[in-house]
Amino acid sequence: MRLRHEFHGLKIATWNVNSVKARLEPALAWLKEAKPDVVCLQEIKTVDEGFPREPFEALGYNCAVHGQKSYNGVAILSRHPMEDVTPRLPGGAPLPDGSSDDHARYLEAVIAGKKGVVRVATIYAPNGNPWPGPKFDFKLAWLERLRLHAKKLLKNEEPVVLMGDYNIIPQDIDAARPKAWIKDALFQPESKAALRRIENLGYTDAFRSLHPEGGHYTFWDYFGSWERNNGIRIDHILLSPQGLDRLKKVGIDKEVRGACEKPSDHVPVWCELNI
DNA sequence: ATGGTCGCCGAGCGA
Repeated sequence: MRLRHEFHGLKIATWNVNSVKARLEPALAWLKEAKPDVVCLQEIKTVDEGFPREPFEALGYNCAVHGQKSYNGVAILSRHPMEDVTPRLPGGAPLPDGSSDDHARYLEAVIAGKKGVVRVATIYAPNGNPWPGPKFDFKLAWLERLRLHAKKLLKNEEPVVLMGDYNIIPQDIDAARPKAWIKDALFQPESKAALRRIENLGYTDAFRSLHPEGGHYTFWDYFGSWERNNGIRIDHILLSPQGLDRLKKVGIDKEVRGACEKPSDHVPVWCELNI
């Protein structure tokens, strides 16, 4: 007798945790429940040495970390080995404090599943507020650097997943109260256009592709928005054509917001790929 | 009506 095992695909998630240390317990609880194979984290808010590797390794995850003191910082957790681990986007400028590095907002790795490989990037795009101003200009410049890199990645004709906190509300249907965001950097026409320019290269918003109806959010601020469901969808999964071919499912783990005393202002978004 | 709350770290900044 031969047993058949259903293939479930590779579950890849993104989550802006708003400090990995402050969110350690809820993050571990979510990992045990959701069982993702790969997790892209943003806003870890610590240097590499401060990343709590041991508790994640105890759950079977390898950790690739690109940290920064106090702000930003990204990481990838993976049950499979990671290769070609690359921090930073090309074209970065030194930080104002004189350090030679760029903001820690991008980290990429290649991961092999049972049916093939996937290139995964964790992305923490600049917020860009207040608008207008130098921070908004920095946001647009950073997104253009991301676009140029995303374009290069398409040449490999491999499944690519560019996931994270883009700090962009793509359309009116992605905000409970779109009018409230008119003067915000996340909802400026230039911000939406920057996201569309990346999509126009050949990337697809995985969540939108399976949920065209809108009304699904990934972020609620700490000023009472959760209680009123005054959310926005700003955490996105962009798939290359070869990635989209393998898309099986996509979801938002909204319940994570109410599952602990001190939640992140973002919730996890995930997809399942035939890889 | 332009507040409110987090997390960094131990004052304001960033979101």
